[in-house]
Amino acid sequence: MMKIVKHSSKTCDLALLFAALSDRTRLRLLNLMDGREVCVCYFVEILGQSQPKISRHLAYLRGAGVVAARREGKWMHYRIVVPSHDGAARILRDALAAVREEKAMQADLARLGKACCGPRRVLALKGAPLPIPVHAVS
Amino acid sequence: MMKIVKHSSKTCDLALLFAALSDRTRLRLLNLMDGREVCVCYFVEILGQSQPKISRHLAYLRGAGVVAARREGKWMHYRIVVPSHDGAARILRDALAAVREEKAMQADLARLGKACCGPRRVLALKGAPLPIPVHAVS
DNA sequence: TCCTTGAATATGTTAAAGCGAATGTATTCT
DNA sequence: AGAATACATTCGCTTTAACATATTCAAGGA
Repeated sequence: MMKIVKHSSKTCDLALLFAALSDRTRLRLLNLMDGREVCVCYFVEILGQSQPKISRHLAYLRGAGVVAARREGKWMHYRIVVPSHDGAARILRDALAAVREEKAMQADLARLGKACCGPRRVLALKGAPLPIPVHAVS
Repeated sequence: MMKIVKHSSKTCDLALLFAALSDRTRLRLLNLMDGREVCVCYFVEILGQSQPKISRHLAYLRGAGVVAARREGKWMHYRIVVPSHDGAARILRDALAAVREEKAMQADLARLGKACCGPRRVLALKGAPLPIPVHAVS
């Protein structure tokens, strides 16, 4: 896995897409990115896992063409990229919808809300750029 | 992977489902089983791969709860089991639909048609039970 | 320029996937 | 019962994934 692959609407490595979705941590990341662009530091804070680990999984998702990154100063924002391949797009959407049903995933989102906009914003993230709804980005 | 997992409608290991779909050979097997129950010997013949390899991948799919097996004398028939979990079911259906678009997958199906019903049926499969549409099984 | 911060990548280790080859197990046929 | 058939499982091996830890890179601020 982790092969870099060209993504056109014609060819699409479905197995690679499924491999990208076959890890719990990556599903949690995607869930957090569903509908918004999120800074890496939030992932680290919310999943409570090491920064390199988060970064590697993001690289994996990038390699599979499901996310893209944008730099803003020191910070990196990640967002979901809907594949141009029709079937792949549908699969990704359904994956997000299915994942959204899980309690643990909803808890992740709740923590994201608290971390950036809560009564006392998480100290470790002071100064970090807020998550941005994707429609406001593109 | 390959853990055996209980499948109720409540709990569903999505990562495990995606892992089951993350291998090209398994996608080809599922494609051949789409809408019909198929005997193992056809898989071996059509994919042109070793019997143990086919068998192991089928075991993997069984472990993920995506297929079920039925014995008929010496022969084993495999069929797709639609997961009780709603989201999982949708993902599997979309996976099958996406896979169906691929040329190589259509070629597999064409070979299945020839192998069992062609002008001269494949010799190696003489006597093997024909694939059966699933509606005729259940 | 040096130092800090946020993130990516490299390294070493452990676990698991995937494969071919060999073996085991039902079932059927004679 | 013994041989043959159709699959399943095991073993040894190579490859890859996933993780922790350490290091490097890139941007900003002193």
